[in-house]
Order: sequence, then structure tokens, then C-alpha cells
Amino acid sequence: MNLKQLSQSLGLSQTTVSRALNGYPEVREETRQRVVAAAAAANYTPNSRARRLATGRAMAIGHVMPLTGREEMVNPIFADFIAGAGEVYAREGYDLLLSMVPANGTEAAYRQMASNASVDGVMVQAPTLDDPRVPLLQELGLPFLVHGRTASPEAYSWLDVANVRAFRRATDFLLDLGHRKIALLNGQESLDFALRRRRGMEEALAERGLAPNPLWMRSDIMTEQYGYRTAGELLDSDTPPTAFLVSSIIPAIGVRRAVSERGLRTGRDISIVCHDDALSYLDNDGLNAPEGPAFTSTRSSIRAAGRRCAEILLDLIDNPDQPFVQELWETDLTLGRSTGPAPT
Amino acid sequence: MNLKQLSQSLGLSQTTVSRALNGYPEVREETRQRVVAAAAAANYTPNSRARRLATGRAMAIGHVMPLTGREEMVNPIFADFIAGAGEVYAREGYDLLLSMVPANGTEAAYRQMASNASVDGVMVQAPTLDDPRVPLLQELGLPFLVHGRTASPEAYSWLDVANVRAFRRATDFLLDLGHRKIALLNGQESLDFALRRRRGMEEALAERGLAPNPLWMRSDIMTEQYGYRTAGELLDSDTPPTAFLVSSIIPAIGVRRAVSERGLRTGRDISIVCHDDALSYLDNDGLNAPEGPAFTSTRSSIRAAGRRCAEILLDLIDNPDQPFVQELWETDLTLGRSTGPAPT
DNA sequence: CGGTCTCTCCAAAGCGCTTTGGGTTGGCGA
DNA sequence: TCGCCAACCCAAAGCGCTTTGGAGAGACCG
Repeated sequence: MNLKQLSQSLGLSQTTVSRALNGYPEVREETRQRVVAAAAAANYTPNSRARRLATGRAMAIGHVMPLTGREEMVNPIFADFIAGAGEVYAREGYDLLLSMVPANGTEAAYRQMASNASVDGVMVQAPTLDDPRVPLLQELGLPFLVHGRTASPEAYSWLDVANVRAFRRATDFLLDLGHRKIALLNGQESLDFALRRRRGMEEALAERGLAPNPLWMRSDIMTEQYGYRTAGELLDSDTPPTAFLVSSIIPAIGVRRAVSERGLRTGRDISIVCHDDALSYLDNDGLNAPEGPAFTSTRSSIRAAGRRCAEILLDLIDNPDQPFVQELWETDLTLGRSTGPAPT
Repeated sequence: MNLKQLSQSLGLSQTTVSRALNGYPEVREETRQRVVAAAAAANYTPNSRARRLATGRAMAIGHVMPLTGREEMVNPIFADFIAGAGEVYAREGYDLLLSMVPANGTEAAYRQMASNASVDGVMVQAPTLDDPRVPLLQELGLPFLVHGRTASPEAYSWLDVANVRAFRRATDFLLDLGHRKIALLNGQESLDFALRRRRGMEEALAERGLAPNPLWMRSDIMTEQYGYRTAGELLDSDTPPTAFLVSSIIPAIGVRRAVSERGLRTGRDISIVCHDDALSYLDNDGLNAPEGPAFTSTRSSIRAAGRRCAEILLDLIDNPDQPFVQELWETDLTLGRSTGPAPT
């Protein structure tokens, strides 16, 4: 069933039927009712391909997800982000076009999305300090929103978490507990957010006249293994730290495992503070329980970020001439059972 | 730059240019070269919207991902599956349309994909025993491939892991080690694969005249917390099991945590066998190391499954009249450090 | 009562591609 | 020389929608 058939069966023109279905005012309410009823009865939906061509809108948003590392890992954080964004897209009638490509292929992916006009806009995640995707998309004229920021975040729209403040706060918290030997298990420091978190820690240390110990400053893709191995190595070293600041709950789980395997107790012998993206399938155990969650963490829901990012992007597409939207989200420092006073 | 402009600039008709670019034989090789060069120079790509309308093909595959549980969790396994499938789609020029909807909204999502013809086929994941999506898609006439099976898997194409055999084998392995008190931490038993795994375990027990202890047979969404809490509860009970058979590496990590927190050692006091989907960011630590991986597991790469599923689906779309494709993958039983003889 | 609006509705022109159904040209055999 | 066949190329007709530019019919006004 297509528009032509439907309009013929109604004895109306395609124009009128189309307008009736799309809610234009030029059609009598009574006629609209009739059209809508007939469409429903015939189980008619406009062919999206034809509609897209006619309107010139793709009604789709592109997400390009880099596969990182040798293993071409898919960052599990992205799944929740997409779940949030997808909720908004669905509500607004947009499709989500997902492209998973090796990290070095992201530019080509965006370029293709632009040149064959298969999307109305794209989401950029996990930008590096000097991310080439930003100038690329500006050049292509494709609306985009960055989740995160680059070194010069003035001339585009973004939503980011206040990473410096978050980790500064977390470090202060550990310092206040008396910790002086604090390790940082950061994400890949080619990524902007990781650099900001490091900066937050360094600032907090510097403020008390402390310098970071290079041996304790680590950076890698945030897997459980990374946390486990690195923590194990540091704990077994001559100068073990008493606290770990970890960039994600996933490696934090690994740290906890390493601690536990050594007969130490998290929260007493070793303190852990991590960033918690509030991943749906890795909730910070006991978040709402009276005894508090497992991890003390800087918390910010990645899913909520996905939702908001989608809203902003769609808005950017609808109103291309508006000023840049730049949103900075604060994190909560959630007290959990993974921290305690520095052992004396 | 569109086809019309390009053809004018070349002094050729749209027909010829289109044919040249699409590799039809009616155009002289020399002309084709010229066209291709001009297209490249002008950075021309056919408008996908127009092409889709003209060809009647969406050049897109739909994946509908249910958000499960109260928290609307996104199953982290899906991310790797999609990464595998996406690889194939990209290679074949298909887009991946991702729709994440609450578990009860999947049917509507498929229905919409069919009615507005926005995809050429869909992937069905994690089917239940009597999954309504199968008859729905048959009725809609939308090509589909099921990853997994339903109770009557005759009349459609699917790819599945030999779950019964896998868990039978795993159970046998534990029985051979002398374990008699084996707990099953299964996935949601509304899902077909979980039922098959349970059956595998029960068959292995029955073969040795043993009956499963209902107290030890658990089933839920496979989170780390689920593993941790359930194992903790069982270990603290009057009749603690000596071995855990776990449906995914994620809850297995939780089990390990519970074991470790009680001062027990995994692989000596408590044995764990799990199914390992070879998730990229949760690799079974030390898989290639001489000491063996952390977990003894039935192993089957979900990403490879995604790749193969995509291949089959695209093939199904290209050749609609072929017989059903039904592929059953065997798993490997990978020996790791999480199992040992039953303590006496 | 003619002119001007406002309501409704319609025919037809795109959107940018693919594909059908020829047309033209030159070479070759008879 | 004529006819025929490849080899190349083209004009035009869709694909199924949206949207432009009216047109007809009443209603209202002076």
C-alpha cells in the first residue's frame, strides 16, 4: 500500500492525504480523521526511503564507534551512551546509524556519512586533545556534537563532565584521609578526558606541595585486566601506594581483585576511588543501600549524557543558526566502602 | 555535486555515468576510467537516499536490542556481537540501524522497520523458547536471522552455539574432578539458550544418577552483582556447593569475588566453570599464557558469531529462495586456573 | 451584487538516482 | 553495396513521497 493507492481509495489527491497525515492545517479536520482512519486500517506507513528523498532529510544520526587497541575492543561505555541517545532518537523519529570501525578509520566513516548524505548529523565521542574529527566535520558542514572536549573547545557544541574538578575533588578526598601515596590508573592519555583527570589530580597534589610519583601514574585502555595487573604490580613493588584513583569502575574492579588476592582489604588497607559512569550492568553495588556503595566514586551517568547529547544534537539540526551549545556537567562524589583513612 | 552535474561536466548522459560507476558492462573501459576519475576528483558519491529509492533496497540491516530488567540494562554481550556484524555490513556497503527499546517494545520496533521499509533484513538476538518475533517476521516477510534458537527451529534460519553439549561437557568435567555439589548460575531462563544450558547440566548429572539441587539452580540477568550475591549467599548457606557453573564470564567475576572475600581460593577450594563469549574488553586473563587463563570455560566468540550471522543474513537477502541456513557451533572447553579437584 | 478572503483541495513538479527500451556508429561478412 | 551485429551511449520513465502554485467554492463585506 502506497500513498497513491491510499489516496485513490479515499477519492482524494496524494497532496491532501500526505498533508492530512503530516498534520498540515490546509485540510479539514473531518477529512483528516477519515484519512488517518483509512491509513490505520490499511496499515499504511509512508515509505521512509521516498520520504527521505523528498524531504532531503535522512532522519538518521550517525554514531561512529572506534574499536580500540590491538583487540579492537569496543568500549563498553559506549553501549550505555547509545542506549540513552537511542531513547531520544526513537522518540523523535530518528534512526540511529551505527558504524564500528578501527580507530584509524573513523574519519573515513564520517566523511562517507557526509558525502552520501545518509545522516543529518553525527555524534563524536571520546575526543583526543587535538581531534581531527572536529575540523573535518566543520569542513564537511555536517552538524555534530562532541561528547567531551578538545584542547580548543570554543567553536563547536559539546557536552562534557567537569573532569578536572572531579578528580581534583577525589584526590582532595584521599589526601584528607591522610593518603600520600596515591596511584592514578588513568584511561588512555591520548584522550582529552584522561588528561583532564590527570590534571585534576596533579593540581590537588600541587596545592599541598606534593608531586605525583611517575611510577604510580599509569594510563591505558580501561579494562578489568589493566586494573588488576597494574595494581598487582604496584602493590608488589618496593613502594606500594595506599590509594588508587581509577578512571573507570571497570579497572577498579580489577584493582579490587588484586588487593583482595594479596590478603588486603579494600577500604581499610587500600583505598580506591574511581569514576563511575553508572553503567547499567555494572552498577556500583549497594548504591542505595544503607551501608553505601562498594566504591567511593565520582559519578556521572553516561546514559543520561547520551540522552542529553542526542537532544542537543537534534536541536542543532533543527536550528542550525543557534549559538554553540556547551554544557559542563558536575559529578557527585559518592562515598562508598572502598575508602578509609591511610594506614599508619 | 550530483549525478546530473557530473554527467554534464563529462559530456555524458546520466545513464552512462551511473553505469560506469556501478560497473555495468555497457560502457567502454576508457570511458569508465574517465568517469571514475572525474567522480573521484569531484569527490562525488551517489546520494544514498536517491539510490535507495530507485533501487528499492534500504542497504541497511536492523538490530533491535532489548533493554532488560528494571534498570533497562543493555546486555554488554550485544556490543561485541554488533562489532562483528558491523564489520561485515561495512564491508558489504550496508548500514547498521540500531534500535534499543525496552524488552516489551521489540515487536513494535520490528513491525515499524518492516512497514516503512527502512531495512532489508533484521537480526534477532536472544530468542525466548517461544519467541513471538519469529512468527511476526515470517508474517511480515522481512528476511531475518536468529542468533540462537526457539523451541521449534525448523522453519527459519539461525546460528546457535551447542549449548546443551557445552554445559554437559562442563558438568562432566566438574564431575570428573569429583565435584558433586555443583551450583548453576544461569541466565534468565525465559531465554532459550539458558534452558539449553540447564538441560546440558541436568543431563550430565542424570547420567551419573545425580539430581540437581533446586537450591543451587539460579537464574537471572547476568551481571557481576548477580554472581557475587548469589555465590555469597550459597557459600554462606548450610550446604555450600564446591563448584559453580556460570553462564557468563561477567557473573563469574562476581563469583570469584565472593569466593575471594571469604578467604577461599578459586581453583582450590571452589571451582568455577563459565561460558566465555570472548568479549573483547573482558578477556579471560592469560588465555595465551603458559599458566592458562583465569577461568576454565566453554568458549565461543560472540564477535565471530556476529560476523557470521551478518554474512548469512546478507546472503539470505541476496538469495531469498535458498533453503534455511542453520548453523550449530561447537564450543571449546578451555582449561584454566579456576578449577581443581573437589576438596575432600 | 461584485470583489475579496478563507477554506479545502488538487495537478504537477521535483528529490537524485537506476533502469528500460531504444538509437547511432562502425566493422564485417556476403 | 547492403544488412546485421556489437559496442556504446542516451532520453525518459519510474521509485513514492513532499511541496509549490493554483483553483473552486462559499462566506463576508461594503
